[in-house]
Amino acid sequence: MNDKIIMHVDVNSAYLSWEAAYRLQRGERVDLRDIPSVVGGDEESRHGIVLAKSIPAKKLKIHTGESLFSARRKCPNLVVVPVRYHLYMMCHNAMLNILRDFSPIVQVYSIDEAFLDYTGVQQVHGNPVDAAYRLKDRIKNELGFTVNVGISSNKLLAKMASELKKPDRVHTLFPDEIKCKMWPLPVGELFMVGRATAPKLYRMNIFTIGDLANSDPELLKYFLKSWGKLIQDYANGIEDSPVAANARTLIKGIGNSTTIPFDVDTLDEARKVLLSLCEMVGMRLRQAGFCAKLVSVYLRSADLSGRSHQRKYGVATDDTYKIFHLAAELMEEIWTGEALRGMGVHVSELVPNDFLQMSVFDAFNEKRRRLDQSIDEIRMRFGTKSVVRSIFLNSGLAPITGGVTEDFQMMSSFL
DNA sequence: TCTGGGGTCCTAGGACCC
DNA sequence: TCTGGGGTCCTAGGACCC
Repeated sequence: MNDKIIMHVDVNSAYLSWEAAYRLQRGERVDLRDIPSVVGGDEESRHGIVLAKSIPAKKLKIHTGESLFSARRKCPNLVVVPVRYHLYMMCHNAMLNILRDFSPIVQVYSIDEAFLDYTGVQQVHGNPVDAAYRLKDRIKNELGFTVNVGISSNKLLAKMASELKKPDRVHTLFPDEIKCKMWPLPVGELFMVGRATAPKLYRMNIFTIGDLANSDPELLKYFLKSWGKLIQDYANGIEDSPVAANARTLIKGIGNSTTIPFDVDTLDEARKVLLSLCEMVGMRLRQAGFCAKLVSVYLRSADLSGRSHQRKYGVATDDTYKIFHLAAELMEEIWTGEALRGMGVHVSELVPNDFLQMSVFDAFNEKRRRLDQSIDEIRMRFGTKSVVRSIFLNSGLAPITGGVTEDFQMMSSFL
């Protein structure tokens, strides 16, 4: 029997904890984690939602993703702090360094979660539960924030374990503990049972993870197709994907989207927003070393409805201008002229750009390609605002748009 | 309640070919 | 010819995660 030992490490209220730890370190007296507080986007530019919340805020029924307006109504003296991605990346990296002291096989799952394969290192680091406590305490003492560690024999159970009681805890959820620790939980807490699936399960009289584990597979198949099998396996703790170390997992696509600070209703403005998104997408695409064959555009209306449109290129490209050209075409094909609240550009069907066959006759494109590369280099060195297109001056729009613009260097090194 | 932004994977239906 | 079926590709949308 070669049972694995997998750990899942999850930072408690990540963005908020990191901000709190940073502030304490800077001499501030109040710990944001002890009061109702949230990390929120900028309301002025219509990004005003809750990105992370303290436990006291959670107790006031403030949810991640809800508007700051609504959150303040639940708690008038709510403390709202802005996002600081650069800080998050530093905390993320510092935490990874500690995790790697405990196992060479670490899979980054997100900015605040990672899996660790502990199977082969028990002789070195000892009993997994003891090791998990040491790991957790090292992070707390050295970095100033707390994590939950889940331990089991596969990734799914380890992840479910880390979600049990928070914060600052170590939990095991081995197969023989599923019945008592996982089955009583509401079915919506199971990984992969979200806001659409949960109500369907309720209608089938399935309310807990245990109900799902023991329900009729045929019935699940009938209502949920292959999804039913997947979540029933999960409810029974069945999952066996490997911890993919040096998780340089192949990226499938690159996209950026934005909510525009004001409703856009002219073609000219819409094209500018699109261009600023294409700048970001193109830059990331080139930096990742890919060309894309498929371009997709997403429009979000003022009424929050959205639609998308995509088209495949004959040849793959990483040329900002070409991507923009097609994106604009796609946008114009589906836009009926209604006020737009947001837009997005996504490219996929990526091919490594070192195999790119440049057309010898395409001298102009080659020139533009070199220009893209030069601008990329300057932006990487001096910041994304060091080179901007003049049409954005006084437009009220960002010349380059994407959620991580300010910290582009940091975030891209993470991906 | 006037709801971001980054991803991945799956599915249904239509087009088109044989 | 007015009727089949299988396979593949494409597109839009929906589900989930953080």
